[in-house]
Amino acid sequence: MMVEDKKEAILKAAIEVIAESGYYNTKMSWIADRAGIAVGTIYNYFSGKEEVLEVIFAREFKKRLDLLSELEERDDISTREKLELFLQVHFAEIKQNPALGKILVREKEFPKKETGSINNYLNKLPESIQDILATASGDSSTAVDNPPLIAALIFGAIQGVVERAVKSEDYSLLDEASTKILLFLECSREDKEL
Amino acid sequence: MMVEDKKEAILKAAIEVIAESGYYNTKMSWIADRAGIAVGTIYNYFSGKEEVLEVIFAREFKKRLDLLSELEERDDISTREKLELFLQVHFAEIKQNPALGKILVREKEFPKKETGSINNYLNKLPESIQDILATASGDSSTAVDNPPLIAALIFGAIQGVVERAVKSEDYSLLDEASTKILLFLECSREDKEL
Amino acid sequence: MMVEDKKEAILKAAIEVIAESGYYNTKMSWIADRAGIAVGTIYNYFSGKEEVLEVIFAREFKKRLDLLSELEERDDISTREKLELFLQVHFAEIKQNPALGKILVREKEFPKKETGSINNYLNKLPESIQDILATASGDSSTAVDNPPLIAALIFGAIQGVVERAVKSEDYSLLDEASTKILLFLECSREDKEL
Amino acid sequence: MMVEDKKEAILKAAIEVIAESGYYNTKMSWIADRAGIAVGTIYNYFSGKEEVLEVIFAREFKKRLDLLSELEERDDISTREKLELFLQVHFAEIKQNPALGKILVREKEFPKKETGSINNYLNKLPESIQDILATASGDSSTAVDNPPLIAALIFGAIQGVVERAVKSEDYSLLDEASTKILLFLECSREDKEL
DNA sequence: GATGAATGAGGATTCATTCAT
DNA sequence: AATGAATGAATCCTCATTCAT
Repeated sequence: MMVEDKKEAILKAAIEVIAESGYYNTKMSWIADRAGIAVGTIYNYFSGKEEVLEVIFAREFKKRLDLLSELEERDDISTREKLELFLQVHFAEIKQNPALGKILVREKEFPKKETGSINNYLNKLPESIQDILATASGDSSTAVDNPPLIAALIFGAIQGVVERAVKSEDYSLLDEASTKILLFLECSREDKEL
Repeated sequence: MMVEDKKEAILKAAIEVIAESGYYNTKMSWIADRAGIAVGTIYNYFSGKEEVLEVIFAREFKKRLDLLSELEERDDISTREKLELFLQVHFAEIKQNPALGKILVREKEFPKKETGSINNYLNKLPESIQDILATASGDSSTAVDNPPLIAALIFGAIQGVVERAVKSEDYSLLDEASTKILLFLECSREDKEL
Repeated sequence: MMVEDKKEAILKAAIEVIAESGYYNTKMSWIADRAGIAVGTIYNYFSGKEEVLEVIFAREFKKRLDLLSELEERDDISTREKLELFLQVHFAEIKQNPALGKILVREKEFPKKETGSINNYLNKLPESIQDILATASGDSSTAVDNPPLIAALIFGAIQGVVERAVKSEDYSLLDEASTKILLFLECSREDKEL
Repeated sequence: MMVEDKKEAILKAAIEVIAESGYYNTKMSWIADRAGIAVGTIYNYFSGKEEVLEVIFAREFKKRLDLLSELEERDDISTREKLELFLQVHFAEIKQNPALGKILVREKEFPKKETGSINNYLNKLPESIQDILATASGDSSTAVDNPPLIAALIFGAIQGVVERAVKSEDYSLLDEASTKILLFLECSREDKEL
């Protein structure tokens, strides 16, 4: 569809420019220039600057949340494998679109605290990881004590490598990262504690 | 000294207000109001809004960098113990000043990309952690393969718990986080891999 | 004719929408929506937004000016009767199209002061009323001192009732208004003064 | 007070510029230029363009409404005298500040229908005149049938002369207008109808 | 003729910074 | 040094108008 193409082009331009300069430093005119359109055109597809960022976050977070909840429901694979699959997909997307990775990792300060559609997503992802860890509670072999903590550590570690990979433009880091991140899970098994 | 007191008061107010609303949403007048002074007065102590944030970051990061380099030089304690000490100090400060924690964890988007005295600090901390891990290379018992990756993960994990602790206002998370992060370090030792 | 039909449809839509929101608050797209056509189509019939309003005013004022000058020329009826006939026609039109009444009464602020084809009309109507009063000068029974003043009062009074009728949607006011407005004329006869 | 002086200067400039070009055609920068200040300064005294107009209307209408309600309560003078006093005061103000007169007579189209603080005033004035006419009901000598209608006509007539006086810059019209309007009131008394 | 997406000039508003007091 | 009113550059957004289809 033509309309979706243009919307897509605007989002692509926005992701690039925001990745380079940050949301607050990005001018709407820069996004327009990058997309090769007029400023006004952006407003035919988005209600304003804020919505552009929201759509980016909503879409990317939705993808990941959907994947996580899909994985959570599967009972043919272990918690570890679920997490591994998630990391594979996530890291693959970052490699393919580093600018997007930059934004997802960096933009943590949003207009109007309450609007929250973004802040909301930012909260849900760790929670979703936590859910996966928690589900495993029944499974003594992968059970984890204190899922909220482990989820926070894992979520943080993921953000940490992405930040580093993106900054150094060395995406090979992401390949090895999966294995290491899973260590948080393994080291934290209840039996390990004993 | 009077001068330092006032500067301190401004910084304290800035930390509080920025923690609540984010750097870009914070108005200079809010900082002044919180500090109980006039806007103009801020400019007697800082060159502008950006510098206020810079001073906050510079000071806090310097503290941590100094601690890390001091720890790095000690040869009476293991890498694990070095990291442990660092986490103790860092987490203690966050507990004591959660607003500061919020800022250190959230503000990742800065004016004028290259000016970067802040971006600079944001890079140095993971590097410093990496140095500690790397120094240990000589000590086979604590050597870690791929220090940059592990450093990125640990740095990220630290940010992750702080973010979570600060958001949920449950600072007990930080106590357990130390244990888990150190456990992660041990799991990451080369020999563990074998 | 097709062309005139569409032009008519646009004018009808414009009158409705402008009556509801005022000229400056009315968007061309609203007029198009109301008329069930595309925005661009309006520009096939009018040179722009301003002209739409101009045409509305021109047409309605022309009707009234024509009527007034026709009445002015008649010598079979008194000034009072001329005015009475005018009021009957005018009020009948307002009742039939209140939205139009609203516009004629309210829109007094126009783009480009001097272009004024509208401001022009806005002046001509009181002048025309004044002409009718002035012609009567010869007729001692209805002669009026200071025709410009009486014309202004009468014109104002007309606008006043229409405004009120339209606002309260009580058009019965208009029925009684004629008689009362003519009082301005009667009370002002020179002989009354004596 | 310094603050009130500046606010007053802004209002004065606004009245002049809006009288010349109309509210919607007036740019905030023109008001600032006329007042000899920077655009931003206006926003230290008013929340925005709309409020500037609102304050003008609120103040002028309040003056008149207060006068009317004060007159209404007096029982030492007749309805006719009450109206006479009102007209004297009102016309005197218009003579003294014709630009203001222009605005009060012309601006009838406002942003955001519901805000109504202005539309509110625009309604109240005719109502207040009506109150004066109605109160007289007890006094058979001055009673008027259909006060709402007469009030609308009188209010309209007032606006009409002001419009004319202001347009022609012939303020002597206002002096005679009083006489005529009061004459009209007398002609409108019930007994006259008989 | 009709369409409606694209255009971009224009303007209201914000807010960091200055400077006269 | 402290004040806070004044400043005006900077930017988001609107919407009449255009024009390729």
